[in-house]
Amino acid sequence: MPRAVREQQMLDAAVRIIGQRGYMAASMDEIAELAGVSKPLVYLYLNSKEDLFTACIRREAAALTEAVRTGVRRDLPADRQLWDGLRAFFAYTAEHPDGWSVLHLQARTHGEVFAAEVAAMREDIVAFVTQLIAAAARDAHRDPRMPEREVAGLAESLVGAAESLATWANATPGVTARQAAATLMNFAWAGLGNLMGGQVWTPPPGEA
Amino acid sequence: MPRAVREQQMLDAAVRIIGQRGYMAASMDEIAELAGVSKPLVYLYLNSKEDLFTACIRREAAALTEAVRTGVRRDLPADRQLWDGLRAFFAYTAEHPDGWSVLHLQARTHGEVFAAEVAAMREDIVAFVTQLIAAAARDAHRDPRMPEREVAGLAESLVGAAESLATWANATPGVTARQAAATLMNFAWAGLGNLMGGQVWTPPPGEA
Amino acid sequence: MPRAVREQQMLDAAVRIIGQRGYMAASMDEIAELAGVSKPLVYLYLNSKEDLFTACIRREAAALTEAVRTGVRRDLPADRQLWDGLRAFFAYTAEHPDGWSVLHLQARTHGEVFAAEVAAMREDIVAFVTQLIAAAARDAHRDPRMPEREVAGLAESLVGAAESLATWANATPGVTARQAAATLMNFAWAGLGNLMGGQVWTPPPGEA
Amino acid sequence: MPRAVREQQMLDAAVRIIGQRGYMAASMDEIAELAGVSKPLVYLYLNSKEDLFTACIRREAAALTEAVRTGVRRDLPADRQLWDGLRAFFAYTAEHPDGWSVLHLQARTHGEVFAAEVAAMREDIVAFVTQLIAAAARDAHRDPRMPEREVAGLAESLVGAAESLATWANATPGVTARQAAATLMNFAWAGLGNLMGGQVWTPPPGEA
DNA sequence: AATGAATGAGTGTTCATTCAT
DNA sequence: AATGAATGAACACTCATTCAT
Repeated sequence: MPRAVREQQMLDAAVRIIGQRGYMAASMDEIAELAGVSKPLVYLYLNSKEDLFTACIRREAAALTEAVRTGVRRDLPADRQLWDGLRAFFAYTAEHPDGWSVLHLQARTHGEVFAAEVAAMREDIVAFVTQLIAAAARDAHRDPRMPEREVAGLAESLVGAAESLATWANATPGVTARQAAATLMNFAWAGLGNLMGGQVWTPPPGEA
Repeated sequence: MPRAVREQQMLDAAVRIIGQRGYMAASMDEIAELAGVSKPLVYLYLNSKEDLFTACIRREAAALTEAVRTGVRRDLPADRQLWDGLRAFFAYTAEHPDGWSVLHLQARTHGEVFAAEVAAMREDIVAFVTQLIAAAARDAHRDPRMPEREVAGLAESLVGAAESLATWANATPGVTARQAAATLMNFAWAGLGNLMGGQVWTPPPGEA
Repeated sequence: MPRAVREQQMLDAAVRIIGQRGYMAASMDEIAELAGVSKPLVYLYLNSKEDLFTACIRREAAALTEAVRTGVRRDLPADRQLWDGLRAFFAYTAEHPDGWSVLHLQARTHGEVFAAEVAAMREDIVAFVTQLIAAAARDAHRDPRMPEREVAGLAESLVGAAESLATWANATPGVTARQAAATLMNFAWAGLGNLMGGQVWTPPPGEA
Repeated sequence: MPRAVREQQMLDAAVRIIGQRGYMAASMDEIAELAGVSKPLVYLYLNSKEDLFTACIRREAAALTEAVRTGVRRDLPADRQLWDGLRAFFAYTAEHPDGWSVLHLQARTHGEVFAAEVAAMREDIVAFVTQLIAAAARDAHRDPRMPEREVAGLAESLVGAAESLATWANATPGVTARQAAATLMNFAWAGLGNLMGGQVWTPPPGEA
């Protein structure tokens, strides 16, 4: 059996075990057994538990971004792009709950090194969304005149909401990827439209 | 020294260590040392590492909801309530990063038991937000005619966005609680208003 | 049972096992079992296998030099001092073969760190012997006029011979410490006397 | 490439690695890699790590005795033979530190089996020296009247001193083989001469 | 004649947990 | 009310050794 295939089997097993038990509770023994190989082979191919984890994160991050990218056609209007991206995202996380757990929970809770690995992917996505928001403003022939950080905060909000919804949809039986995407589009798009039109929510005055 | 005080010291230590190192990497030795007591005493008071963690989660969850509750005056308009709640929330998470890490990261990553503990708190908050959204609709004399789950999804989105923004604000120097709250209000409120007015974002037809 | 006592038991066990099986072949399990304690306790007291080994070397080195020092009266003539020292040395190595193995074999074969530990002790002994040789020259009212390195080489030879004889005496049944000491005195003392008197062995000329 | 050549390459690699890292720390992987062959081939040719080590010891022992034998002309006087032998010995150990480490340190530290292997070679050398001492006595037309074991002890001392000096000379920069040999000749020969002449060092009476 | 691929068995080390006092 | 002393069980990692080809 060729090495590349074996390696994928190991990553499959690792993602499953780590996604379910957690990184630290996942033992190399268990992973090797689930992968149907001996422990030394795991070490031969992947060096250490940390390297194995990093490989999992990278593979899952690549798969997730690839799924989203494939779902989006860059020649369509911005709202359509966001809609397609969200559907792809929710569909992927629903179909790969262990991978999603690895990325969203495990990688962020076990050391800066791993967190940085997902942070890189997340920045890509946030950048994509940021640019969609700007495109939406342009499409509406409006000048948002909004500080960059403000836009970043909006994109961050949208992505954070999507991440939360993904977990919520997975945990709530009967919620499809399409429904989750629709909910978020409704929540986000009109609000963003208003914002672009200058209808800012104004905080009450007189406080620290 | 009375037991209650000692217990709080232990929880303080546990929250700090667990928040920084993570639940599994946090050793009882380290926690006992930071608390200034012997390890057997920790076990005498808190039974086991799991119970200790549960106690941490409960205490921090209570403290967080209490902070938000105290920040909100229920006799003000819905948007003002949300604004105040968000500011309280962002202020609290900024001031208690370890507690926030325990609730948002650690508790959700190390087993259903702990996840359920935060889920309970989260449901309270989501319910509060849900009811604010409904109140907003009522205030505007409009009938949202929106299925309950849809509203739940919106609240979920808002809370999720808030959680993400909290972490983002903590990690981005120079972002105050007030700014984070303003960003989220802008993002959410106008969109919700539109929604309540029936301006739903309509998905393109013809897909699965 | 007080800590100091336990620690000595562990070192006893470690010296025995390491002396017999060798450092690398000695397992911490085996050492703990022979010491009658659990493995974690060994680690609690002695930190690591390396530290345990270092502690063994230091203890055995101290015991050996102490035995020799105690055997020698510094107010007697040099030859008598050497004779007493050698007897003490051979007696000690015969009675503590494992300790001798730790010092002479194990410590020198498993890394610079450990080798340096015995080298320090050995330098003490070589210095003592060097000074005895000088004293012998003075006693005989002779000026050796011998380069320092030459004397060092002689002392080194004597100590090396003693070390080899110790192992040989241990392995040859019926050879007592006294006999070994007598053999070495005969070998060394007259030759040194001649040397001090200037009767140098002259190498044949005409070679590289 | 013929088997015999390959085998020598493997032994070269093994001697180097074992001499430097030590027998137990030397891994078959490393040895195979340094030899430029695959690990199974090492096993095919040399059966096991123990057999490989034994083969190393035998080869190095043979090479060392051969070097000494070649350096000595049996038709010369005894002291000249010893002088030549020592020079050859010190020259060889200086040029082959790894081989010397294998023989002098590693083989004696890792089990009776290997120790016996060097002991055999050592006995040859001791026998040679023993016989030189006897020859010296004969040359001087003296009857040593010394018990056989006593002579053996002397030879043992001389050989032991030589071994120690070899290591010392290797570790002390600037000490040549010739100087080491001269030091030892000075140390040994005059003393032996005295002994043969009956000038025994007499231990003080009245002790056990 | 030679190797890529694989493993059983064992190592040092750590940690939550408990007595005995 | 509190602790010094101790351990069972587990884990990451390594290595000599062997198939199948």
